Amino acid sequence: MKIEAAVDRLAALAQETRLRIYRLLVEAGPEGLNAGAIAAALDIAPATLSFHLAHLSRSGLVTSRQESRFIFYAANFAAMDELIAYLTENCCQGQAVCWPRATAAVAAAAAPDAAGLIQSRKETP
Amino acid sequence: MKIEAAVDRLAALAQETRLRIYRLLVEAGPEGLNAGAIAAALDIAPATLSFHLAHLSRSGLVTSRQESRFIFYAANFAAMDELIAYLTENCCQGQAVCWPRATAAVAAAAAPDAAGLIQSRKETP
DNA sequence: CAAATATTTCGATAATTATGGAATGGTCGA
DNA sequence: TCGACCATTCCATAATTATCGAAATATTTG
Repeated sequence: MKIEAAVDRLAALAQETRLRIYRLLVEAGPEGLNAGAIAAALDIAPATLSFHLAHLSRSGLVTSRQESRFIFYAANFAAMDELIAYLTENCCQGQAVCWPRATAAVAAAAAPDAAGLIQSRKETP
Repeated sequence: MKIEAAVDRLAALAQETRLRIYRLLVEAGPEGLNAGAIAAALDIAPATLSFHLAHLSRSGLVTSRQESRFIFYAANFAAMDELIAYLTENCCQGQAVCWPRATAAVAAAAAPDAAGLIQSRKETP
């Protein structure tokens, strides 16, 4: 992943209105929501919403599809995967594992048996 | 985690100069690097670097400590953990696991035995 | 085709952010 | 305490971004 793409995705999320939209779409799952439903849920003016959805789409974090006269937007989970990988890669030159927590939480949701196998990093005072 | 804090951390990373600094610090590990070393590595003017380090520090993604007349900056791994958890939480209302990839990779590094237990999400055509 | 609905584009305004030169503030060694 | 060094703060300038009313575009229904 190139740094420009990472900056673009981070910038897409680094704004309260857009982050709200993104989290709503994560919660909605692969089906997504149409623009009107998003506007209603978050109370955003149409023009403003369109501006932000364009930003999220351009970054790749959100996909869109037309369905009759609605346009549905959905979170692109693979794009977030790539971003997280980019942000956590090459940690400590590969000599240590520095990111157990969020990882452990998601892994536990996927397969509870695995959670205990993931060790914690020592506290740094 | 409150949305304002998440926006703050994302904004801290959503800028090429700061993202370069952060990734350099991730690579450097818990010891960190002093400001001068960062400036030299990335060729950034002192005032500009200071501005960006302040932004990263304020967000919590980076910590600093004085050591003689140098100030060392280091990535705060726990803060990134929290951010990732915030971005991926409540996915699909908990009905599915949408983030296997990056998670599986990091989990595998932590505990290879656990990797196989994490199942994949179905493709959406 | 016309009316209704859903969303985007245009355009103007306000607010925020990035950059770096110059001056300032600590910390150390002689 | 002086001078050298490391880093920050101050300041002005340039650039980018967010907001939303109004107009335009696209799609379905009558």
